Amino acid sequence: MRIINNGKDIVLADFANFDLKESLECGQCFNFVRTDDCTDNSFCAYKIIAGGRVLFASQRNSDLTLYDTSMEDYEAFWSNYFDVDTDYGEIKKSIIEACPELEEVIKENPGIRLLNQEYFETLISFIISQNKQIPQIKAVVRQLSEMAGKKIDSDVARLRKLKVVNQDNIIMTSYCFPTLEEFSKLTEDDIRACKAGFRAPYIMDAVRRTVYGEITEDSFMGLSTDEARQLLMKIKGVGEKVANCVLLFGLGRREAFPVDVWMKRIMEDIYFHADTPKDKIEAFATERFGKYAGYAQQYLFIYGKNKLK
DNA sequence: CTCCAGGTCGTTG
DNA sequence: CAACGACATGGA
Repeated sequence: MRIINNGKDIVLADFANFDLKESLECGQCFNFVRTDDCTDNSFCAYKIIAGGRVLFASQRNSDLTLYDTSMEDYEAFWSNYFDVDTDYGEIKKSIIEACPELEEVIKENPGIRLLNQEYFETLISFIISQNKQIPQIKAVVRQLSEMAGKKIDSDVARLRKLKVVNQDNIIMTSYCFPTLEEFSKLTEDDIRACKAGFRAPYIMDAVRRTVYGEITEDSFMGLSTDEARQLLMKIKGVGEKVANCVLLFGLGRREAFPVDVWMKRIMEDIYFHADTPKDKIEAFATERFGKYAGYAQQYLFIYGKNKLK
């Protein structure tokens, strides 16, 4: 990969093992919008909101373009967000060795990366995710952001000319996911008003414990993944699955292996051929895939979606 | 109108 | 400790 910086935009040219669309739309993050008109198959463009920033990005072939950003911002945030320094060639090889059934999906979907998201946003987002479908999760995240998050206006005139933005209105104004401080000012009714439903008290509990300092990102330093999971699960509304998602997506614990209803079905189809408890499946996967279990989970998910249902 | 969605909690056997 | 219904909301 080479980085080209023309003063306005940054291009990651020949960025291997990366597909913007697959990486955003595989269910690991919720704060983004597709902005192009979806007519060109070899092109896609998105607005991504993360890290108190708004980024317009597009991909053509293996070139990823980040618009209206700087090398400082890239190095301070986006490089890590897109997991740029991780060698996916090695990871995929190891996973195929552990599970040959995945060779085909991995070759067909070579560009899925695990994004490095912020802890607090990941925690709240995956509390919301329970018993909801992705479009609805995104809707709640957006409403919370509009209610309490920082407002950012983008100048999209140039991006329209470049066809990076090809959809009407609202795209120029964005709202960041609320910070802890912004969340702490919301009441349970505010959160309910964002359609969080029965998850509202769970979110309140997560915010309360974080504000109080009982469970913060720093609390996990020096803890094993098992210990970190136990700590996360003290939060109301955080069970095994949500905790594993927070570990994997928000705390960089790539050995975490979230088991949802889908993963249960997929693993039963490949390995167990019988009804198997989720904790057994999780233990089996972490044993088999080790430090790459979280990556394996992404490929397994696609494998299952294609094969089952 | 009924059923279910990338779960978790609280209550029963 | 395994099983089971409740829980908000919106879309199929």
